[in-house]
Formats: sequence, C-alpha cells, structure tokens
Amino acid sequence: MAIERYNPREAETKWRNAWAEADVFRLSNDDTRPKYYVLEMFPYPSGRIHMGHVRNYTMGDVVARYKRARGFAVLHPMGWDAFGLPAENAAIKSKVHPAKWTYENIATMRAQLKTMGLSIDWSREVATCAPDYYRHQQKMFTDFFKAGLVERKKSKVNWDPVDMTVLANEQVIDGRGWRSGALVEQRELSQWFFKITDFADDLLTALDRLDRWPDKVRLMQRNWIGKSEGLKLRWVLDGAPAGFDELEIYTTRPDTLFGASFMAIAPDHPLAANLAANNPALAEFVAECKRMGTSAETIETAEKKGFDTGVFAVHPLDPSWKVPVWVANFVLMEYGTGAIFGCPSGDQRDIDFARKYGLPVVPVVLPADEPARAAGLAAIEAGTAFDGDGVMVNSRFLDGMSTDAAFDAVVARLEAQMLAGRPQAARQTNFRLRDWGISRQRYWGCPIPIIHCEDCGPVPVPAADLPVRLPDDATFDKPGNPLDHHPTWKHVPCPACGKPARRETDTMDTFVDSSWYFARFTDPFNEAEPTTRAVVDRWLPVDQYIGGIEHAILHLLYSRFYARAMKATGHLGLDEPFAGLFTQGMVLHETYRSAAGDWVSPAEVEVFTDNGQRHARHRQTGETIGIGSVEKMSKSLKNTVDPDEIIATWGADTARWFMLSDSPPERDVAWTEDGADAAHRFVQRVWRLTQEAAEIIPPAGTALPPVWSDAAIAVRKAAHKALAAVEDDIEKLAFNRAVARVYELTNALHKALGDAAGDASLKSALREGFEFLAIAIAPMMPHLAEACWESLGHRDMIVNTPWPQTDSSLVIDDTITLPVQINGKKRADVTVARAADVAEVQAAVLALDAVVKALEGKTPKKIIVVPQRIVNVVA
RNA sequence: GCGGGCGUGGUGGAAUUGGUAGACACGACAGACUUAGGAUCUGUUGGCGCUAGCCGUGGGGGUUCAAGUCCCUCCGCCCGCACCA
Repeated sequence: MAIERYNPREAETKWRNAWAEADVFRLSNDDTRPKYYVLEMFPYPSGRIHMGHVRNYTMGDVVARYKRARGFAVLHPMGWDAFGLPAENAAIKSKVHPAKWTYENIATMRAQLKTMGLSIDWSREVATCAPDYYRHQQKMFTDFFKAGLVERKKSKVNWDPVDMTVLANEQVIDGRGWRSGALVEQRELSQWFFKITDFADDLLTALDRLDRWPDKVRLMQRNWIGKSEGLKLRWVLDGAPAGFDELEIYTTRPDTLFGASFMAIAPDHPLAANLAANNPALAEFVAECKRMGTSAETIETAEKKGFDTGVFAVHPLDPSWKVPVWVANFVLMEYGTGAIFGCPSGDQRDIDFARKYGLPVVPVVLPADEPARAAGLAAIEAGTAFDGDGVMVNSRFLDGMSTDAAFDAVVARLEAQMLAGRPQAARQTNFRLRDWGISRQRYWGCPIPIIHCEDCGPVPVPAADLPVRLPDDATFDKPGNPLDHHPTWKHVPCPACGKPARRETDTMDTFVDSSWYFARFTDPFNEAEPTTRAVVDRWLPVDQYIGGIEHAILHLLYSRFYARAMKATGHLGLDEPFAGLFTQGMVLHETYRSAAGDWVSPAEVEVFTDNGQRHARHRQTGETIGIGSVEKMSKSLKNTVDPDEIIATWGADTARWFMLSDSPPERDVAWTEDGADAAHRFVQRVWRLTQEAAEIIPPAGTALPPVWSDAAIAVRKAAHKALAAVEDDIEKLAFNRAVARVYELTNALHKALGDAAGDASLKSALREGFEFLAIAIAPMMPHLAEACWESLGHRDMIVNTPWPQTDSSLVIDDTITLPVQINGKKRADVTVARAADVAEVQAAVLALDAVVKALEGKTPKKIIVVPQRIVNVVA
C-alpha cells in the first residue's frame, strides 16, 4: 500500500488549529505545578521576522515544550519591543503614523511567528508602545523618582543642528548626522538619569552568583562596570594661575609614586582651559586633541602627544622634588579627576610619552626573582613598561616592599599628611559605569511623567493622572521633537500648585521598556499595578533566557539594575531577573555576486554541481553567478532567506529541525539549501516509517509481551537510551546532539522494521520505539510529532502527553565492551559484566589472543583498568 | 594594544571533560528498484599501504600507562573593548 507523502502545509495548519482550539498553551497563574519560565528576547517589530528570530524562538520553544512535557507549569510569553526610532523615521519618510506602522508590523510578525508553531501563551502578549503597558512604566518612574533613584543633570550629547535632535553614537558618521549630514555638535543638555551607579558594587559582585550565565557575558559586564581601587591625591602646584593652587589626581598605583616624572591633565581639564586662554600654542594643541575621534581604532593608533604647560607640581613625599605638568591627549576628563601622574616604568602609555619628550624613566617595581628581574629592567630600558606585581626599588622608604605593602604604606602616609587643613589623600573606589541617561528628544517613546513648574520644580505626574498619553495628532514634517512642537500637549497646570506649567517633552530610552517586560509577563492582566507581588515573585526569575550576544551588556545590565530598583520600590522581591542565560549564534548564508559585481539574493540563484565543482547561475537570466564567502545574513549583502518562503516551501518543522541540527546553538549556523532539503527528507522519513510501523504494530494500549526476543530487547534499549540522551541534551541546550540521537534512533527503528515479520515481541518493541521517536521529536518538530502520534492510534494530542519515564535497566547495559590497549594502542575489545571488578577484567584481558600474542609469554609491567572506560596493558 | 574564544575528514560537527578520534548529518562514489527521479533502498567514503600494518585533531616540543583534551612555544582565524590612570 502506497504511503502518502506528509503534507506540512495541511498538517501544520491542522495541528496549530487543534492547539489553539484546546487553548493548550494558556497558563493559569493559579497553576500549582513547579514553575518554569522560558523567555526569548522579544522582537522589535521591524516589519518581518528573519531567520535569526526563527533560530531564537525555536530554541526557546524546544525548552518550553520539553519542560511542559516534564510536568512543569511553563510560562512562555511573547511581546513587542515596540517603541523606537525606525517608526518615527517611517513617519518622516512615508507619512505614516508611527503607531499605525508599528501595529501593522506587529500584526504581520505575529502571524509569521504563529506559523512557526510556538507554544506561546498569546493571552499575555504585550506591546511596549501600548498605553496599558507604558502607564505602569510611568508609575514606576515616579516611584523611582520618589525613592531617589532618578536624577536630572547636565550631560553632553551629540546634537544634530539640522534635524534638531539628539543622535546616538552610532548615528554619528564621520562627525556628521546620519540623516542630515550636518556637522554634529557636542551640547550640554539637562537629561534624566537612572542612578545605576548606586548599585555598581552590587551589580558587580552579584555576577559571581550568576553561574548559569556564559562566562563571556559576565566578563563583559565586569569590564563595563570597571571597578578600581585607588587613591585621590592632591599635589601643590607651582607657577599655576590664581585659583589653581592644587591639582587633584586619581591613581591606582600610589606605590609607584617615586617613579613619577610628569603630571598629565586632560585637554578639557579646567587648568588646561585656563592656561590656553593666554597661550595660543596650547589652545591650538587642545583644539587638535578635541578633533581626534573617539573610536577604539583611532585611539589605539594615535600617537601619545603632549604640551608642556611650564607649571610644576610638588611631589607629595618630597617637597624639594618638582615634576612638570603637561597636557596630554591620552588623559580623559570623564574618568577619575581628569589628571594623572605619569610613572613611565610602570605604564606603557607613560613610557611612550616619556621617551617621546625626553622625560626620566626610573624603574620602581621589578620582579622579585633574578632572571625575570634583569629581563624586566632590560625591557624598561628598551621602552616596555613593567606593570606586574613585584618588589620596590629606587623608592626610598618603600625599597624592598612588595607592591601591595608599598601601596598601603604610601596611602597611610598621605592620609595622615595634611594639606590646606585636609588629608592630602584619600582612598577611593572608582567605577567606569556611569548613570543611565534615559532622556530622548523623540516622539515614539514612553513620555517621562514629569511636569515642570516654575515654583515647584519638576513634579511627578500623580498616579491618578497616568498614563501620560502620547498625542495622536503629532506632526513629523519639521525637525525637532514632535512633542515639543505640539500646540497644546505640553501645557498643563502644575499638579502641586495649579499654576500653568509644562510637561516634560522627552521620552524614555527604549531600553527602559525592555528592562521589565519579563516581569510584566507574569501578570499582564493587572490593570492597577505594574506587577502583582504574589505572582511576580512566584514566576521570577526567568529560568532560561535566550537571545543574542549583542545584548550582553546594555539590555542585561539595565534589566539587572531595573529589578533592583523595582525591588527597592516594592514592585518585586528579587535582584536578579535571569537565572539562566543563553546567547545563541547568528544565522549566515553564502553570498552571490553577478559578473557586474552586484550582490544577488539566494532566491534568484540556482546552485548546481558539475565535475565536483559547485557553480551558480541566475534562475531567470542564466547568467553565471560567483559564489562568495558565507556571511551574516544582511540586507546589504542580499544573502537573506525569508522565513515565510522557507515555511511555505518546506514547512515550519523543517525550518525548526534545520535550525537545531549540526551547529552547536551558541555558534553561528549557515543556512544551506542542501541542509534544508536534508531536514525535509528526514521529516518525510519519520512520517513514512511511522506509517509503515502503524500497519504492523499492536494497537495502542495492548499488554506488553511476557518475553522479549533479542531483537526486541535491542530495539527497546535503543529507544530508552535515545530518549534518555535527548533528555540530557535538551537540559544542556545541546540541541545538535539531541538531533543526532534522534537520527540514531530512527536508523535503528528502520532496520528493525524490516525484521519484524513473525516476531510479536519485536512489534511491541517497535510500538514503544516509534512512540518514543514521536515524543523525542515533539519539542523540536511539534506538528509532525502530533501527526505521527495520531497515526500510532492515539486520540489525545502528544502536546498533552507526559514525557515517559525511561527504564534504567534498558539504558544501562549489564555487560560492557571495553577497548583494550597494548602500550597505548588499541588492539582488542573485551566484554565483561558491568559489575566486574578490576581483577576479573584483568583476567579477561590477559586471556585475549591479541594480548597473549603481544606479551610473548612475558608478564606485563602494568595493567591499567579504568572502570567502565578502558584497559591499557603496558608490556 | 589589551581581554576572551577557536583551529578535528571534501563540509557542518561528535568525542561521556585525560580513556576506542571522526558519532550524526551534508556532499561524493558505486549498485538496486523504476517509464523517470533531485524519491526510496543497499554499500563505500581521513590519508598511505590496500594483507594481519603505519600515519593522523594548525606547526614544533613536553607531562602521562594514555593527550583533540593538560603545560610551553610558534602560526592562523574570530569576537569584545575602556589610552580607565
């Protein structure tokens, strides 16, 4: 009897409808089973989903469906990171309102995501641009404000004078606005800040406890927070203008103070500005420094440059010793005090600088042990600083001390030394982390709920007046902030005194929106409050968060801060929102280029093999197309494939299966036609074999045979081992290995199917085997799994079927075959009882022909038996 | 420059974390079935011998009974970044 090919379009629609009808993915907050919260980073509604989304959401769905089958109450929601600049750009360009643009994109993308067959509780869907979402964000802003976690202060911004708007760093290209092309100005604006620095130390130390986060991400956050322990130290100036009696510097190496040979201040240090006023050459130098770019590349390649001010600083440990004060291009005003002392022997920048300008280089720290000491000294003479720990030299009372001891000794002395009525120095912990500026001069964002009153100052909008809604009738045809232009919106009475006042027209950074959505998902039904304490505390933290590495720092750090701020204001009860984090790799594709050099999209290209060589031609024109390297999918390289087309052609299960196969999930994966084809062939194979099996196996629920044949036992072992391995692999997110285990099981079942005639117990074993196969693929290819499950005679859906318990007596063999090495090379195998002790294994090994032959009657020097692993005979 | 990661067949990748290198898949080759197949099935597929043998995880060296895995060194690629005092 011919078996019909599996039709993914029909079957996938059928099962998705069945799940929707039964509402199987709706989660009740009253569910008392153990909880599991799976979350993938929610998408920006850019218009259409891309293959990166397919990979991300497939991985999350595997975990969600698997945990569901294991009996957990799984929270697996979806929403939209819906505020942001692209919507506003679309408004300017296409005259479409940002809200319309955004909601249309959401509708498209929601429909696309639904075709993937994700086990999402759509009743919890949120969009951050919806007033019923951002009203709670505004409430929390006012709570943070009252708790002292919000601050208004001046900060430098990139200002586009044509568009009259603030630009993000990445929107400044070669010093010009990306859209207007105008030269960008640095402007000081009053901005709202969240005081993330209040939590700097806690955000740092808590990283140690996030043991289910990638080390790489934790390291990046650690570096970003950038804690350093040092000393603030004031030097008396000699020859400086009035008002500049002292120069305060910050150093992490007070131990190297006797190696000081110059002071260096930032080009925008007040002292530099003051001196430049009467010194055209210095003014020119300062201007030159400011022209220099700030990218890592320019900075790394920039030469160390300085300008001698003629001012001197008096050494704090020797009043007779004066060091020159320079302005240097490598000192940053934003960090520490904008001034340093230069110790050339201990810092590469300082030694470069000193050698360029002929300043002294005095070694003050050298390695303790002799060969290293001489090498260190030679290196310093050759221009390489020694910045390691060691022993003090040329440092008077510090000589012979360790670096640490010298640090403490200098600090102790300078803390006790008074200058102008205060200790001359004080220990200080510095952080690189700055407060989080959230003000954006844009329309399409969450309005900052503040009203500015001449008498009362900034007043938070009362809770009863929330949300502060965006006006629908904003216009986008002139530069600047549409909220500011709006004729009426900003004019309101002061909530405190009733006098005419005006609204804050800045909106919040969209990172605020995404810093708490995971908490909102726990109870998006609560209209009164952002969260419901009993609910949010039950479901958080997110057990498994999955997303791209590009959010390693900002989004994840802001969310960690936000959880702390929400805790401080009573909105939830924990510090760390994400217990487990996984960062998945990107999706790549081969690139294609026409003879004219234009990029050609994969959809237009036909790849064929001729004489073992891969070639490509244009599907329509037949033109020869060059095959290029495999690159990250991008519009500019045109090497994207459209998930809609993939799903229409092959079905969602094929796309999902491909995304999980082969490449480890944290690594990049290249989408290939061959791979998709192979994944689809496997879909058909599982279906076909299941149909074949269904014709011969006993009906569902038939009693198990009292005795199993050897072939039946072999099938049962294969099935139980495969399922146990899949469990283990999914728990570890090793989806590629789970896929391999499924292939192995399928191969075993296929082989056994041919031998089943006349062996009733084998047929029973095959029922179990094919059921296990369906169970094993269910998290990965859920539609196919349902179809197979139905074919196997089940009336309940597999989505409601608990994951079976594997039988450990079938998973663990009672005899094992160990490889036998002679002198480290494998020469034989030995099969022994699993429980065999070392002596028994040795005896069995010594009886092997290969061993007897190799030993030639001699006694082996040693026999190493590694239980359950290997035997090595040393002759 | 600093920090992190990686290097395994023609390709993507496995390898129980010091214990049989190449699981599984792609591709390729040969054959079967077929009107046909880009379907399906059966084989083969790291290299050299092609016989019971030797070599082989970027190169070189080391530790060990045993190294893809640990150490040293060199080469190559990728990612991140902050001239952070």
